[in-house]
Amino acid sequence: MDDADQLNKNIELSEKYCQEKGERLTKKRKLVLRILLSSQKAISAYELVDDCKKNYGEVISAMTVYRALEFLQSQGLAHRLELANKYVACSHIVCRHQHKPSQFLICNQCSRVEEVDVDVSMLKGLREVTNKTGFHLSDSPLELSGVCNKCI
Amino acid sequence: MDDADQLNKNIELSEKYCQEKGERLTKKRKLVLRILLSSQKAISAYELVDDCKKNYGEVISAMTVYRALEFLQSQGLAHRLELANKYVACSHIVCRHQHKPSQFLICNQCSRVEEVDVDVSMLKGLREVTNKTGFHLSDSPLELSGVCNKCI
DNA sequence: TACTTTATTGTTATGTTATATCATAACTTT
DNA sequence: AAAGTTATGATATAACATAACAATAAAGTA
Repeated sequence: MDDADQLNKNIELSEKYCQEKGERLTKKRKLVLRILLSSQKAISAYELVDDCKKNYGEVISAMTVYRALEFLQSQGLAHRLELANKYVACSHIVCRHQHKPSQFLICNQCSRVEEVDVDVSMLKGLREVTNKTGFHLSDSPLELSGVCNKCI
Repeated sequence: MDDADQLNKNIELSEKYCQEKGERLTKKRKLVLRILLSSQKAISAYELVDDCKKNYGEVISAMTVYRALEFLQSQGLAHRLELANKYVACSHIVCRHQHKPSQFLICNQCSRVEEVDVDVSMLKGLREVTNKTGFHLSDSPLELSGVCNKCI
């Protein structure tokens, strides 16, 4: 299965997924999702605006992009990366999110993002350490900043 | 030793520390550091501007605050928290940074920050997992988002 | 001390990311 | 079709951050 097939499959599934929940994956929202899915790296809201215009001839205001991103996040189709102030498509659309809460490795040079499964016991350990200090790790994705192979 | 003593000791040490390195902890820089040290939570650059004005009658432009923050970070006296876009004083001034690279727990409700030492073996484990994926965790502080006891 | 150099701060402008608000359009339900 | 709900457009503004150049203060040197 090549990249285009993969992309289309993800879009189809997302549509179906929203339909089942009675949510509307509108044209604009779908476009934002498509661009996120096509991107090999995390991109900013304003990059999405530019990309819509440049590659799809669609003028979407920043406001609308932010709203679309909010929607996609609420449906588990995209994530916001706080460390980078950028956004990525969820890499688990095809498996219907049958997975643990996500962790992200973010390259602070090129913004490439890898969504990984950190070992459960390790996560548990982290939670224990933090609980001792009176903190409770959120279920929101763990973000780890680093440098990827290509940039090193 | 009460809070005020603690604060003054930190300031004194910071002055001495800079002097030894031939760096200048100027009045403005010192004020920014003082406010960071006095704060129980991470604060933004623009909050620092307001605080200077309000509590010290000093008008410092945002630009100058950012420059002071940059300086303080370069001297290891403060840290930038990317997860929150806020800043904190280093909690290891008194021990002259005789410590491992820092990790931060950041309450995403109230911005309270705890600077902790995560278990070395755990950090090592994290590094191994990320290396497998072709990432290299930076030495820059690990930031973990969560909720603190008071906000839960 | 006066001069030169360098570091710091002032000032203004601009870039970047994100949210608020109110109007209008599109879709649903009855 | 009318009413209700959701989505989008349009505009403004908040919040966070850097660029560029001028003015000033401090440090080093003749």
